[in-house]
Amino acid sequence: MKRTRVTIKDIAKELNVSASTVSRALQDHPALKQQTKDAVRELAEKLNYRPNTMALNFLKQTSTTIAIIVPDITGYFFSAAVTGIQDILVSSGYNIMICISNESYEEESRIVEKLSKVQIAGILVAPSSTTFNFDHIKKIQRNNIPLVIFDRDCEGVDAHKVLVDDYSGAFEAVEYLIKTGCKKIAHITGASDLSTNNHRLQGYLDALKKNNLPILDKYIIYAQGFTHEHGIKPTESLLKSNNVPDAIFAVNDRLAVSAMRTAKKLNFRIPEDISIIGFDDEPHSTYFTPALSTVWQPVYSMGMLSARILLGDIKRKEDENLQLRYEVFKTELVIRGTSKKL
Amino acid sequence: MKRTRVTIKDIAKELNVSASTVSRALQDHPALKQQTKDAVRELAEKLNYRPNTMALNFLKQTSTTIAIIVPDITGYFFSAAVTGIQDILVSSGYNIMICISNESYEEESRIVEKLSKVQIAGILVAPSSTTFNFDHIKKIQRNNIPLVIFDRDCEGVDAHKVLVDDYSGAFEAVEYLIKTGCKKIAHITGASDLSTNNHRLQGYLDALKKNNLPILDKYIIYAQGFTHEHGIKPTESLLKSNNVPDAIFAVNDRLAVSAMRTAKKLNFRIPEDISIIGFDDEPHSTYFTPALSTVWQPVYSMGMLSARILLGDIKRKEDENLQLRYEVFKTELVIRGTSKKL
DNA sequence: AATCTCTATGCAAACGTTTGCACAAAAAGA
DNA sequence: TCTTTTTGTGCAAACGTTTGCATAGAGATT
Repeated sequence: MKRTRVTIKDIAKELNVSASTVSRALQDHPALKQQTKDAVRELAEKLNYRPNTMALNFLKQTSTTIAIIVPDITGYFFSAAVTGIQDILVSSGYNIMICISNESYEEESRIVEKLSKVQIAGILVAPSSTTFNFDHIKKIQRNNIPLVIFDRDCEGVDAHKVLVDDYSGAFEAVEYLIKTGCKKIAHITGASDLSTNNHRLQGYLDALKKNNLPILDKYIIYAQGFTHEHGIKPTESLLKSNNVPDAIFAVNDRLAVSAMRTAKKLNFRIPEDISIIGFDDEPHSTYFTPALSTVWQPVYSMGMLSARILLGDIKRKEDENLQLRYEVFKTELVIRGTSKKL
Repeated sequence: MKRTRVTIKDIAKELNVSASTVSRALQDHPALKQQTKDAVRELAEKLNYRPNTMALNFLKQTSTTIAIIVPDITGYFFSAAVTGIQDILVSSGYNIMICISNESYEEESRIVEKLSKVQIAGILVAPSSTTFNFDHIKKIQRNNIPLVIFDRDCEGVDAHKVLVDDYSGAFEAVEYLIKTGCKKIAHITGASDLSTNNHRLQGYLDALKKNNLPILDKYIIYAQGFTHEHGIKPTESLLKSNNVPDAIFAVNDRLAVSAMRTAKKLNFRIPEDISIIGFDDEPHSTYFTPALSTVWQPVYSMGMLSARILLGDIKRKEDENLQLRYEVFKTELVIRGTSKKL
């Protein structure tokens, strides 16, 4: 059970050459005799030689590990984004290290603290919903570690950013509801510090304004979280009020799904009595009855682009100066059964 | 923009001591004068000294990276398992490296091949559904890399295994259907090479046998994949046949959900005309109408235990001999609206 | 004063690989 | 035959840290 890996020296000794020669042979160095190369390669193959990555990383003082900090991966959104990131980075020879902040600012800070002690080639971060102080993010930059912020913006931080046009996604959704005759449109949103929530809320507000519909505070409900169970109370409070809305635009699919079930339980017909539109287009959203209308986001592409931008930054030369990228993806409105047809 | 990290030598030079002294001071070596320690620590703090992980890994010839190979993370199941693994490993100071096989044997082999070139402290693997040759897994063992197989079994491979009792989970579900009066129970399953599918199928078959119900080949349908869209055709073929079943037990929730929608479209009442039970208990399964009856698995715990077992193996001494762990988690039947009440 | 015992620190090797420079041997040119 | 060029290979340093061993200097014991 001994862990004796074959090293370059072993090969060198066996072949009566120096370690340098072996190293060069394996790299196909032009100054070497073909014969020597062949001999070395053959023996390396035979002994199942594998270069010691740790020695290499050490020598080159470079790490091939890239960290991804996400709030959660059990939901569709971030797991798809991570998959996109993964596909790009892995094919470029990098390893990804996943760090889950669990939507907690403290955990996120701890992660960043830990990462700063380890050598990391770059970091991709989607900040937690409870993060509104970005000092730790800025610290990453001060340590000169390439950084890309994706999906959720850190306002005031100058970094590469890959975002989604939440504003226009929400605007389109709400305007669609208006066009189909809805006049009393409620919005279930989430933590107000989160850029995505905020932009969707703005889109909602502006769509109402543009169409001369009144903005009612009681139609804007803050959910306490992002998962299904957080959608129940807000919906109940809306549907049991004395001014029942005729549409609900939810900040994500989970809340929309939850709203849908709650509405059904209260004997509302969907979409006749109440229209519902979500955000994200999670794969199972189509399978509800009626199928959920929602706003699709190119998550996977967002992950891929974020990874590509990070790679670009990592590979840029010391002297090249940093050109910050700011990319915003367009969403697409997907009309299914929970909203009326035009 | 230079990347000059402070090293132990820098501190040594500034303090006119040797590097060894600095190293020892930082480790609180007893032979050192308190005064020296304080001076070193203070300067280290001031210069923001961070030990070079790559140098340490190299010196100690140990890696703190653990690889997880999973078929996919966009679904609830594996992302929750990964979260469990992550929570344990991160708190023990390890980094996790996620590798996604995309349910492809080739990709999985490629991943293993790549990992064997990198130094890795251990590997957790849930094999892909198209993997039925386990040579690459055995190769991991031959390289003496600690290995834990989880969720999906690799039969014939002697390794730590953390599995779920799919057989009894399925058995219970089917027996429940029988008890509620179902007599014509169909099963939508998946790739037959996958241990989980196979055990669920066995549970299904044995439950029928035990209750003296006939086993009909046409009631056992193989879906081409695990996602929603793969459930449509199997369900249609069942419900449009001349011997329509009164219950469907699906190998996972996604297929069950899809079966449910298809049944609804064909105007079957659930559960009056047809009962449906899934497997996994994904979070959104409750939110369908009717809410999906299903078999819950302790995914998160499974992830955690797998990680703990792997850690135990990694930390075991060279001379201690390997005690293989074989752990099987119990499932729980969750009865909701898609099956009749007892 | 000579020897012994601590105490605190330094020296140097080791981990595996790459690479600039040196240099021997062979080949080419004079 | 002597010099110059080319070809192929080796030497040694470097990357940052730890650690066994050596040792200088101080204090204690004779």
